[in-house]
Amino acid sequence: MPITLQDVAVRAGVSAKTVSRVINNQGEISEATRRRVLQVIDELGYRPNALARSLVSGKSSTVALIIPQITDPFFPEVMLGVENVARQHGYSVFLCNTNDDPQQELFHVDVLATKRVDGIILCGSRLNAEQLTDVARQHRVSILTSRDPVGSAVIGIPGEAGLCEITTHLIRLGHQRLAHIGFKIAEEKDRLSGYQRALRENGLEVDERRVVMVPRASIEAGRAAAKQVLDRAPELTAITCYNDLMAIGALQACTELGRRVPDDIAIVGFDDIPLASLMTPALTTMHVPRYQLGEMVMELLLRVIAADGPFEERLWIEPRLIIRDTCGARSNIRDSVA
Amino acid sequence: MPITLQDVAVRAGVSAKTVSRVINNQGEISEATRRRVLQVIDELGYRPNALARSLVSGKSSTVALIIPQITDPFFPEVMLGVENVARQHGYSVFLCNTNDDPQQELFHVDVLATKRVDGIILCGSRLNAEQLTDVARQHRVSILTSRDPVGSAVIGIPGEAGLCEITTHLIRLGHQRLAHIGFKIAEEKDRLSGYQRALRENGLEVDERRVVMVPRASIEAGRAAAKQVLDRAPELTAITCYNDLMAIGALQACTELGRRVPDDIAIVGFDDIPLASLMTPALTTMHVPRYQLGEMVMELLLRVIAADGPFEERLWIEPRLIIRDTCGARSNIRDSVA
DNA sequence: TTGTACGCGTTATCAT
DNA sequence: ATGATAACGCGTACAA
Repeated sequence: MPITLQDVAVRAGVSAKTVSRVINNQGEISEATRRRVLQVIDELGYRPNALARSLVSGKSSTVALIIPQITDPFFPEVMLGVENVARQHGYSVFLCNTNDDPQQELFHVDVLATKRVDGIILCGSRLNAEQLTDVARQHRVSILTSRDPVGSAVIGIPGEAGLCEITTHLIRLGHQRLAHIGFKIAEEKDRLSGYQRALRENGLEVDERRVVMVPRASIEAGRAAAKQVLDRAPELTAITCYNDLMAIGALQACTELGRRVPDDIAIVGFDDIPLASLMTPALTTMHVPRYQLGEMVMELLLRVIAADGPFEERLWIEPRLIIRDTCGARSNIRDSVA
Repeated sequence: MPITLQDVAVRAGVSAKTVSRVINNQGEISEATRRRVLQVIDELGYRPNALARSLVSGKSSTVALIIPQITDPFFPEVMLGVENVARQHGYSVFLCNTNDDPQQELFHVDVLATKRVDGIILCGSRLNAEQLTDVARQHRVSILTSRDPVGSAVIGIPGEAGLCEITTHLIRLGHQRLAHIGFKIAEEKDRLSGYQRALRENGLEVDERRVVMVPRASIEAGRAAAKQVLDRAPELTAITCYNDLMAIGALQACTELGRRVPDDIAIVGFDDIPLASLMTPALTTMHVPRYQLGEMVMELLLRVIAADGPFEERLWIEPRLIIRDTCGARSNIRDSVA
């Protein structure tokens, strides 16, 4: 149905190849024919068929972004970073939501392979190590993760160190009985480990009663989990969380249970999603540069694509602790100043 | 580099067409060869090339979703709805962010046409009527908008009626001096009109000093705008806003100016984004079923694609007023009950 | 400077 | 039940 190169060629009275040359600015072409061709292209509203082009070139100028939950406020900025860099380099991006389901993730990878994407970005993959390694081996992949680097092109969010820093900060503020609301996904235990390390390094006992692992990274899950820990360990004075959503849930739980934050109990999140600073009280959390992260994974993917063979590169971003109101540090400072 | 149909054919000792038949379950094939072919396909890890397929079939099983700002909390759920329906029907979806820029929007449309997407979903397009009509004419398009229906397949958010309802509600609560913080995009004035109509219908004067139109639908813009109106019209007791983000900005502005919400001033938003209910005080707003909206536009697009010719269909969703804390209605109720 | 022949991987048509 | 051939729209190699 659409206009083809041939149509243009015929109408312009030249060969298809000539039109092709004009479009791609290759080879010497007389100014006269060039103009005529361009004119016809415009007249007919001709658009080159990228599918045919890709079939020949072996490149589709298309990448994919696979994400567990589009609705998680962590991702929009990442997506924006990816999209911007992609567009600047002439790539379109497929958006794939896995709904936290490894099967759906694998399904998407399969479809994408079929569509011959030039590369795939995996954000917060829910695949296990073996599956992930497999995917990374069979496709050009750039990975954004907070787990131990699996695969050969990955950007890491240091969850272990982050949670250790958070927990240590709370301990320094005087907390001795701290909980952790963690996220139970394939093999990941980084943040939990960071929390535990901080406890150990500060001579505090690691009490399993004070840890709850939830299967979803949501406000609701955080809320339920917080109620659960507070029920079985009422002595708690602080709760560290896998991420901000869970922390916000914990915040709600505390309010509902009549525990004042931060006076009775401190809460700290992770990610610094836009919501964090808008909460009352504002959430203390680790800031993760999400937009930049998006740019980075996409740029990394570009390198993977360019390498066109074995490739290895691992980068870590540096989150930083943002002290707001839920950890009580601010009021302490005010107190000491007063 | 990848395995082709030919490779499979050779290895299985059959013709390419036979392999093709097996893959597509078409025609009668002996059980023996079918198995052998499937076996080889598995052995070689063959993946059909969707590009080649599309070239022949003229269908790419790909659609695009064009959005002004991915980071606007309004869109993630819409995207999810689109993505789910798309996947269920075998479509992949390109995500395109326009950064509120009509030029970028047109650029995207162009690229997508080149990639032969089967259809395009336009959400909150920033194009003017003429451009939009043009795009809708040249491509298979499904539109989600709160403007007057332009184009032939559109799902509308009744902004005029919505804001009239909001404003009327505030007037009934006793407010006489109401402001509107609007969104200045191509020709859209629906919500502003609704606000104005409510004033007129209730015998209140329409004062231009009480209206500010901002170019960005963001918290920051709302905050600045609120300060501006409150400065030039200090007598205000209520502010209606184009959407929740602006309302949240207005909320911040009021806090900073020492105006208590809702005691001194009422604020109402539009959309009911997740943030709305999490704010303190919780935001009164019009609820818009975003996930469902996403499903609807995608389903509409499927119909447009299936029609494969002239197509006309216009649907309206029904937002509903969610009364929370920023409009003062709740405390009034409490008062009357006490 | 421009054109011809062929191939990219797949499906459709028409045979066999 | 299976195969040969053409065609989808474009780019590359080689000619002219």
